[in-house]
Amino acid sequence: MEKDSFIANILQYISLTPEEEQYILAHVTVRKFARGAYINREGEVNRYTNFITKGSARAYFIDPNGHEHVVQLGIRNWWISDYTSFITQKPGLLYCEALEPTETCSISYENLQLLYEKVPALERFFRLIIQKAYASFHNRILHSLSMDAEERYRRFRESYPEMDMQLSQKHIASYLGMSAEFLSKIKKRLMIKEKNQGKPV
Amino acid sequence: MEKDSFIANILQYISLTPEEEQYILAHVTVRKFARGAYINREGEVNRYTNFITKGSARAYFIDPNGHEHVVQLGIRNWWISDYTSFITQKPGLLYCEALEPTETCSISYENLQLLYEKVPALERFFRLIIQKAYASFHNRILHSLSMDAEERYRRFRESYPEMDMQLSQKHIASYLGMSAEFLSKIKKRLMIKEKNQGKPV
DNA sequence: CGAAAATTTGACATGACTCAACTGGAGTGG
DNA sequence: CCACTCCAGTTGAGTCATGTCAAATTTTCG
Repeated sequence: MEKDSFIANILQYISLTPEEEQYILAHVTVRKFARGAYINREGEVNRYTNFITKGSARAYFIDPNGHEHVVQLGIRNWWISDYTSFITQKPGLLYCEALEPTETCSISYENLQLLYEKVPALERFFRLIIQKAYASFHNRILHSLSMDAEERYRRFRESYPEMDMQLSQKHIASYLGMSAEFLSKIKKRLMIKEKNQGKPV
Repeated sequence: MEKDSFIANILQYISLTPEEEQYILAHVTVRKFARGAYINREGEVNRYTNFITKGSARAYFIDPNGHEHVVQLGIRNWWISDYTSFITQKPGLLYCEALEPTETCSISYENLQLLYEKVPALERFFRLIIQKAYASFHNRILHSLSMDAEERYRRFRESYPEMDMQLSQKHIASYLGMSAEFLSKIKKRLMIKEKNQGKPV
């Protein structure tokens, strides 16, 4: 069921006894969201950290001019939350929204504290997860400083082909820091380039 | 001496017994760098994480076109290192360079593991430090998505007035993701605006 | 099926970059 | 103490990448 892929994901990083697996499963909540539903809102404390088992989601914020900016995208087997709000248990800056009918395996802040006590290996797991998130932000900064829009999209498509297929161009464009119209033009450009691949000059 | 501000910084986040303080001090190395010296280089494993007690430094990378991009700036009481390389103990992508005669209190990876065992409170300290770094990257992404160059600089100057004074405009511009020439024009614009502050229209 | 949302396309606007020339201090050596 | 060099910073001209807006078209999903 839904929780299988969740446990499988954890086992990629750490080992667990069957008892530990059971204990974890008992402290995980399966949550379901309709398309467009909020997983959490700006100004709220983010109570859960959410592992997506089905569907997709985005985390975004709204700037003072009212424009939305996508900070994070997630599909099956990705985590989504306003992590800063979750770890500090203070009101967050981000909205998280389900982009399709979506299911998550979610851990509440309180349960996570319990889990840390009973299954210390999870400390390591979540440290690794946050280190990955840190490295991913780091990369994103490097790329936004050094690559133009076309390179950023090409790299995104190569790194996350499933996301490129599953998510709407609009959200991908926002995530990559460009307008939806401009991404459309880039895709066209790339298709023409690829069609000419290998043809003689 | 140099180590005082280092311990003082830690004590802002956690409490330590005198014995713990001594143990920490015994596992910290004071390092000195000339202006322009490398604290660490791209391709090397970053062995130390460095707390600056005097001077200033920048972390930067060189993109495939040979352009430098500043990822992090530090003055007194800031940490500087290729943190991703340090925690993974794999070769890093960044150069760290002293911008003036600079002194650091540095902890080697091996010593940090020892310290974690003997002074468990340090686990908390470094978790807080990495969470701060994570939040700072997060903010930087939000800002690069939503603010133009002038707003980014204004915010930098308000948040870090000491850095704005101490570091050269060139490096600040690179950190903020704009050309040095453009930052020069922005500063001029801001000076004119501020001169007209409060004057009748 | 029909309304609403997403995407495409083109015309136009602009923020920011590049390049090159110039200015002005800070340090150095005679 | 002057002359010289060497960077950092300034300024302007020209250019380019990308954004904005609006209209046309396609896709999605209720």
